[in-house]
Amino acid sequence: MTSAAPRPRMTRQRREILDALDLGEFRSAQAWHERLRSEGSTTGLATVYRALQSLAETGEVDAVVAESGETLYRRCEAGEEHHHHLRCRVCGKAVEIDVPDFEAYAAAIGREHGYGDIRHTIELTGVCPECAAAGDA
Amino acid sequence: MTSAAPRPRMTRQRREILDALDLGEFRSAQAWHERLRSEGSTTGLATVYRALQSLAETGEVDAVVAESGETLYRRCEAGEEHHHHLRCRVCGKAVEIDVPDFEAYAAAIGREHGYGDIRHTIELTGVCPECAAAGDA
DNA sequence: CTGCAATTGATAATCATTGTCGATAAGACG
DNA sequence: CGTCTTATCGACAATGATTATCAATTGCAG
Repeated sequence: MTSAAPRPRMTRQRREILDALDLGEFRSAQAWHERLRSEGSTTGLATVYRALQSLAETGEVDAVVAESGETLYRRCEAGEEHHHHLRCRVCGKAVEIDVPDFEAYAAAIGREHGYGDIRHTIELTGVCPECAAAGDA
Repeated sequence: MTSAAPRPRMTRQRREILDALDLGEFRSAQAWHERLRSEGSTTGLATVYRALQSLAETGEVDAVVAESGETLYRRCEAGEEHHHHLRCRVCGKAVEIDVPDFEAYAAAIGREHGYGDIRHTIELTGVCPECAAAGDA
């Protein structure tokens, strides 16, 4: 109805952000910003927030809300549309997992209660082998 | 190991909060505070936050982080220890659901990747029948 | 009943995120 | 290629949720 999505301009900042995102880790907007800065970029914090948000909306990046309330972003493979992660609570490293049939299962549960337009979030966190060995847990 | 949990004092404020919590809805700390105030309580906002936090730690209330980043609290049945909800994105009403074997499943996925101390969050949201009918979606 | 530490409440402080606004530059057009 | 329109930028103020501070209270052990 109100569409006509105006694709974003490819600015230097946007390119830098997309580029940094290549290392597929979960980081907060602020953390990505710091990383850019530490590499010489002059991109502003607000810009990083704006870019990550718009990327999250179009599904180009994953966004998860951590327990602390901050939002973590991570690049997401091109084709994939919905998947889940097992993230280390200590170092942040994440591996993609796949939860077979959960989509269908969730929809079924929803129907059962009369709820529609079901959306789901599955967040698995643990302590990765390295961190467990380091005893940081 | 560092236990010796000093049980909290039963103050008027704490009692009021526990009491308000009886209507088993998900609300933010601020929302619970408003409700208390609207019923004549003089309990302060900080106190509500403190009480809800400590209750969440002991597992007496459920705490979920909404997409907006705010934390929502809800009373949790005495004996139950871990369960999930299907919450309406429009009116907030939630029903408890049960996801059979997910605990074990999660632990297995963790083991498979070498991750330990697995913790999981499943958040299902949808639009309840009433809200769907009202067309607020 | 007494006394002290846990708890409270008003308020300031923090933190992540969003809004503001003049300056800048992407990209359409000629 | 030069211009013009306007999306985007960046520095900073503003917001909103949550946490810390600290003097005043008040459970509750003795």
